Amino acid sequence: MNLEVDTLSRPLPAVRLELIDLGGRIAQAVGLPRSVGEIYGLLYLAAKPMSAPEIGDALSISKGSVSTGTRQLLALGFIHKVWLQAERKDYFQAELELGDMMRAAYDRIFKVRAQNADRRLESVQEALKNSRGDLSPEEYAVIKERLERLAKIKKRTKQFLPLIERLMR
Amino acid sequence: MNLEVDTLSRPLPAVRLELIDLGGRIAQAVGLPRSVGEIYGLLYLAAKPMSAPEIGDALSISKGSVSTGTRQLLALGFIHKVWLQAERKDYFQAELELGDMMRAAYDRIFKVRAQNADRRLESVQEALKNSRGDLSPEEYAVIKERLERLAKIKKRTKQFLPLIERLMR
DNA sequence: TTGTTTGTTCAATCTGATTTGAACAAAATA
DNA sequence: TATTTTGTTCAAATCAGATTGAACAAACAA
Repeated sequence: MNLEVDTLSRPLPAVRLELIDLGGRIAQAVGLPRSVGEIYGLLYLAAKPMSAPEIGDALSISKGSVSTGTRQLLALGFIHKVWLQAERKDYFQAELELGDMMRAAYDRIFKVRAQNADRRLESVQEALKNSRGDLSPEEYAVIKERLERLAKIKKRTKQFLPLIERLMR
Repeated sequence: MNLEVDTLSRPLPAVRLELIDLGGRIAQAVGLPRSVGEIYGLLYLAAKPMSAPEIGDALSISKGSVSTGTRQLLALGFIHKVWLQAERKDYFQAELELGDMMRAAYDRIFKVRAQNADRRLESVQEALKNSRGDLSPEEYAVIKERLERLAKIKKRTKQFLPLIERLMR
């Protein structure tokens, strides 16, 4: 048995608890599991990298949650692994360049979603052709016109996205 | 008993089912209940306004869901009520100006969330002052520096939002 | 008046997502 | 070698939010 002082978990100071909570809420708002945000909130104010067991300990969450949570954060580029001297544990550290991270997250999540919605809209247009037989001429006209509106919005949004991207640099 | 032809629900054509599904998925992606998106998808391609019972019928969802769903959509400005001649039912119609709607939704949801996160961050800063006693000077320095980074990002985001707003006009 | 229809609310239920914890593999130490 | 520690995976438990359906009120019709 060999417990270092660091491993012996002192209770976290109020600031850190606050930021953990804030991280959790933001994660939820964005559709990620609360625990993922909490892990990031914990690491963001950590003076040194933390190991998975330390994280689980500090947040009182299970090994499994830490494992999946860190995996997600790594995939998003919100944290990275650090090899600390001759340790065999993985250590995690928060990526501090929030600007970069947000940009990356935007690319991976938002952009992909926009593309999906895009493709889906095309398949709706397709469905109109196939439904023509079931529709009265009036219905057909209405639907056609409204789908054209949607197509226009899609187009505008497409022109719009690069502008946002440029602003984010 | 007095069933009009319109009330006798024909099955919906494929296009409409597709758009209902798309609406549902987008709603989920944005953090709204799927049924809300489905109702909007249904109304968006409706040739005439639809009553609550008709909506529930078409989507096979309960009175309760229709009631709460339409309330949410009204609040978001995505649909409006129409009084159809001497009917005593409420009729609903989709707002077609998606641009306007998105703008309004942005104001109501996104902006408010940003403000909340804002306030929360301030309370984190506050907590730092109170935690000062519990922290070693090094820890204090690290945390202070990182919270300052956050404050900078917050500031940049604030400057950034009006730009987006202008672009959305 | 009584019976019908519409619409709201809310407690109970259902559903999907998150979290847990046990089983397991890998790597290191004694 | 046996033991300890770390970390992954996945089935089961748990939780949060959405949906239902019953109770009720309101408006109207018979």
